[in-house]
Amino acid sequence: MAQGMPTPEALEEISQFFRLLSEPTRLQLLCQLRQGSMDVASLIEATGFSQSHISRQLGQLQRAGLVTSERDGVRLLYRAEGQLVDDLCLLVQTRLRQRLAAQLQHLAVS
Amino acid sequence: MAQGMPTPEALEEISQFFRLLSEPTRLQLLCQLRQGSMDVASLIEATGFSQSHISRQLGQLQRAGLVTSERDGVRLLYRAEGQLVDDLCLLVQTRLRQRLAAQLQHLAVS
DNA sequence: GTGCATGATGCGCCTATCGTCATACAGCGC
DNA sequence: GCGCTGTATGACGATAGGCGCATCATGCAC
Repeated sequence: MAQGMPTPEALEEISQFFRLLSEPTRLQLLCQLRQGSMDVASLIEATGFSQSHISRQLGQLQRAGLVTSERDGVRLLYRAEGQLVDDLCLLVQTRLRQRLAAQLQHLAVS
Repeated sequence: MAQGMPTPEALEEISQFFRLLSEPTRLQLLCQLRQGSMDVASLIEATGFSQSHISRQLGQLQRAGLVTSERDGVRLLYRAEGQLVDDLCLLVQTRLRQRLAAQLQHLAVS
């Protein structure tokens, strides 16, 4: 079933969502948080970025509903919401692998 | 099965792929081409962008293997490869709808 | 209250990329 | 060959966003 073109507004929103995942920092944060809740300090240590940078990226992810935060005393524990990102990454990773395999095939033939 | 963190290189490649979809122009081109092969002139008219811009975006999509081109005399016919992008967009669209519905719910309650 | 720790935000720099104009390249008719 | 059409590419300005530094806000201990 070839459905019609999405509306321009829908295109804009979809691309904005993909934009969230188009930054290695944010994707890394999401992958880290997929393993379980973490506070910001751990995320800083895991990624090596500055505190302000991490905080901003987490803010974006939170506004998009991809992560949620919860206070634990003075700390904030973030965790990933839903598995959509996992599914998307799996699909993309599968495709990347297929492409590499195809390129290998081409080299072997030529 | 909670698989481990992807390697940094994998993260980089995955995010690069999402980056391709994070631009409304490219997403629009992909959606147009999903409907069937089109030449560049039609794409220019459909999107309203300059010829050079369209050509560049098509080049990026082609290098990523998301579209392929085929000569028809002096024209080039582009078409979308595979359905990965469709699947990804469907997943994201579903999620966006769910979020809007949830926000509506919140408004109704409050 | 003060002090300390954690996270958010204002500001600026810098790089990447969008988008256009002008130009070069390719393929067809003559 | 020449011209014409269709596409790709170099150069450029403009804008967006990454990233850090310094600062502010918040919550706990005392």
